Amino acid sequence: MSERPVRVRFAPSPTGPLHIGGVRTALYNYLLARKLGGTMILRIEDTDQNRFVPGAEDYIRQSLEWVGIELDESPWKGGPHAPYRQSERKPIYREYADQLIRDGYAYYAFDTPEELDAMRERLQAAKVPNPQYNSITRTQMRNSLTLPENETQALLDAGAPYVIRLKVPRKEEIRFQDLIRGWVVVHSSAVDDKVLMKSDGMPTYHLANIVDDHLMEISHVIRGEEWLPSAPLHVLLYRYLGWEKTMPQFAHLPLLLKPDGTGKLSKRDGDRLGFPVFALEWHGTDPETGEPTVSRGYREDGYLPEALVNFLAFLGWNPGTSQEIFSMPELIEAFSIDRVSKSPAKFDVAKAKWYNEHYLRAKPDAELAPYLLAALGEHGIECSAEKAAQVVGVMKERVSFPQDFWQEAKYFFEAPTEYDQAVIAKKWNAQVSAALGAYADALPADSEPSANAEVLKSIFNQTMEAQGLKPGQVLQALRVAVTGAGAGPDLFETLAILGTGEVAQRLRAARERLG
RNA sequence: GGUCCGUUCGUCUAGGGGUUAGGACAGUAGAUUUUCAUUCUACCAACAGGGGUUCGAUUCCCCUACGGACUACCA
Repeated sequence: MSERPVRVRFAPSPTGPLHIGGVRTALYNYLLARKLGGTMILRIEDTDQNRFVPGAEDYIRQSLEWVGIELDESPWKGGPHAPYRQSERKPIYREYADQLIRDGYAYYAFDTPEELDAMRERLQAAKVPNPQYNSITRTQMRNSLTLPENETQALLDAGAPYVIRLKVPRKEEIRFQDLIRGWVVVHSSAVDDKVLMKSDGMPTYHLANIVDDHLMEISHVIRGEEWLPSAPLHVLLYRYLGWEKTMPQFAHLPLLLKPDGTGKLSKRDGDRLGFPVFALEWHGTDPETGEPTVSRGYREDGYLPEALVNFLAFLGWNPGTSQEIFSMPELIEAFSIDRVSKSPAKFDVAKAKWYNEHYLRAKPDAELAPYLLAALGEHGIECSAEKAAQVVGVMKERVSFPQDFWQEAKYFFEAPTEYDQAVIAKKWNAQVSAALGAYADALPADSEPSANAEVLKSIFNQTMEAQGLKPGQVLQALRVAVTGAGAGPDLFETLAILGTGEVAQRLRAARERLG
């Protein structure tokens, strides 16, 4: 049944920043497309003009770019089925809505919002199990099914506001096969007469989505589980439009849940729980106060895109092996829709952090250096790319995020202004101080190219022996005197990067301050 | 409320009629490391409950409970 080319689409609406769950949906679409040699399409679903948010579309584009999801057809790149923005396809939908009316599958409805509210209240009061505009209630409403034909025509001619609704059958079983869930069966009585065309002349999601997926020859619809309840409606639409044979295959992805408690992961959870729910930082406005707001992004928080992708891929999918680390090409190779799980996944950032640490350590020093260089630049400190790479090289095993480099390694660029008191109290005394003075004197000049960690260590050992001390008695004091901190990467590596001149100077300064 | 979907360690999950129910993250302990971190090793820890079917159910079926989604002229 699916001998035709694989074409998948990610279809966000530009109503705000792209949620991390949306990124995962896009990722799964992309993985399937690449795995099967198909086409990845992005379509902007902007049929609701009231919810348009400036900048959102660009944000979506940048988010996908950042995580490495490439689009074969999109509003920005174009393609054989352009335009890829629904607002630019407006006339197309009208045509199909008219077709549905002609064929008796849809009808005009003239009910005002007040009348609809009244209807719902009436139904509620009558304890109707599911109040909705359907095969029963439509007989009591103002629509082209209840109104005489000439009256309908008169209303239309007079320009009365109306919507077009789908005429859902009273008793019919609607079934379809979901790639992830198997057969899903819903009775038509549970589906209401959904609005297809709004009174502003724009289609609703339901109509636009089906028309576009058909016209764009989409083979697989991979989307979040929140769409599962409306899938039967979509099946009906394909049928009534005469497109059932080429209906795409559906795959409804399990939801991403809040890490604590329950419920779908939402935009607010990020601030509440202290982790980003967006790929990129978003600058918006509070809808209530109009105040500018900033929402954190994974990128700005220091996550590497490959770590985010790997983490996201594993939320709802696994390869069935014990391999945890996957690059994008490896994910593409291993991905298959039937290994996507049915049950929702709680979003746990701890795992994302672990992935980040992994990818950070795996990255070459030269690629990590720019992060440090940028922080140094902000603080007005000059540093060569070589030295930055060295520092990053010894630090990357002990940090989780690139921004930690500056935070944890300041002392490579600034002499300490205070010393870890716990270590001082325990390890610092007159004899140790004198020994460190001797070490400072024994250090070769800065220009000495042979002053590597190895050499510095042997000089240290010799000096201590001459002082009648064991290295272990002095090492911690040496570290604190030079870096101010009680912990850090290999001491002599640290000293080597610092340079002997700087080390000697810091040692003398420490002796002056600590006695 | 109604419809639909789901339920294996704290979390992500593997497995699938007979297993010591496996891995990863987190946690704990130990080894290495002059320190901290890394790394390595070990430990902790799960089949929601009740009925069936079966020689045997975590696995298949039903019910219950719990969780979630949806229930707009939003997507």
